[in-house]
Amino acid sequence: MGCWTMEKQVHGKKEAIIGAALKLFTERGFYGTSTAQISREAGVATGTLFNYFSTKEDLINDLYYEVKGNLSQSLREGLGDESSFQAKIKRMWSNLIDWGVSNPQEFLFTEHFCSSPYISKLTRDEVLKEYTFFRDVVREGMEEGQMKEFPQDLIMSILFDSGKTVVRLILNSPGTQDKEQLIENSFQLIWGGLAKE
Amino acid sequence: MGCWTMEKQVHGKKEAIIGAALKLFTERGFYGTSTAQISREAGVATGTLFNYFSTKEDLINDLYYEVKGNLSQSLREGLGDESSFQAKIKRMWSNLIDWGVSNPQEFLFTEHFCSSPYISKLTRDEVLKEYTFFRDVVREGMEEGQMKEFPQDLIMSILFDSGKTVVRLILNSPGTQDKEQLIENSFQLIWGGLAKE
DNA sequence: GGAACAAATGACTGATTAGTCAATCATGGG
DNA sequence: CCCATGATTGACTAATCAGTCATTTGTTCC
Repeated sequence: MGCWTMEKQVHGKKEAIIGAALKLFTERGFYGTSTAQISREAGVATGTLFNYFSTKEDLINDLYYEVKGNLSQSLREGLGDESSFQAKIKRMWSNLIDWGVSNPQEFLFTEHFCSSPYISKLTRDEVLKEYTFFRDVVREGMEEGQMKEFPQDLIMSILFDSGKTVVRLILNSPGTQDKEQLIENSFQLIWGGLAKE
Repeated sequence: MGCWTMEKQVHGKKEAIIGAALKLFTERGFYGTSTAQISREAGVATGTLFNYFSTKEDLINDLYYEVKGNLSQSLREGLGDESSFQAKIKRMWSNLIDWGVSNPQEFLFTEHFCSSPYISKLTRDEVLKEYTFFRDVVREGMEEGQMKEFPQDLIMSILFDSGKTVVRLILNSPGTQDKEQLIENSFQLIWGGLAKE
């Protein structure tokens, strides 16, 4: 009984609903997924969904906030251990790709919904605050003169988007590729264009 | 009268419907846009839409085919004039970015719908055939030993996706940026990582 | 056992959906 | 002038939607 209560705390209805929404939104889109489908997938009644989220939009905003938070956390993993600028960038590079490959559903969700009109500007701004550390690392490298002189926005966008490109490659490949080798190759490619000398 | 007839041929109902669908799909998504809204935006009756497209999915497949065809055409522009491998790649690079910046609606459509479940595998395969020239150019460069030895898929994906990154940067910037300079910078960045030596 | 409270339920509603089709319209030939 | 043909129309339908709420179920105290 106590065991059941704990189980419920770990895999509660709210988490089940968020998980079902994540799966169905990525598979069928926001408007393409009905709240009834989400409830069914989560194994709860339709009314239960609206006990936890007052509207369907609330649900996707919560989901967005949670997924982006996870990504932000993963990106920072082990970042403090690295001293050189290149090592920091490479660590974030690997972290991004590892996260995407280990969490394909979350990755595809960010791909499809980051620039979607369903997510409120408020939530978006809230999430952006979590990523200032990335901007800081890049600015640090620029000030130290570690990179050729490109606009900061260009550097950040290329770094992030190229990482996502590699995740997509791995997810779409039939698994025959050597993941570590691809991460190494792709980092060399981008770093080679970025680094001074 | 004859004039009217010609006008109708140039801006016929079908084109109006496709244009309206392009606008609304990018703004509100596939399921988020009703056929009634598309008809209203196109200035036709709801029934007229179904004279030209038997289902809503037919409409988005047609749209996808048309937009991707335009992009493919634009990518090839002036490609025959270039002799060196670097010049060919740079030409396609500029072509991609120019196309995206001049056709933001079409660009955003490809961003949101290229990997969406609404578009049939048949249409997708049909479109892929239009892009073999890109694969051929890259393979040629690889065989000539113009690039460091990376997997072909990685090279192609990075080239294409980084181009899209630059388009996004330009579209999101408040217009203050120097477009030509950004194209030059970004090409240097990618080419610098790609080229041998 | 049972009172008190919260969590969960699912039948229900008014609004909206993709798609239909009988009626209307415009055009061009005889 | 009128009829034939094909394009266009919009009221209509069955299905589905997000969200509600009166009721039932589960838990915790005494």
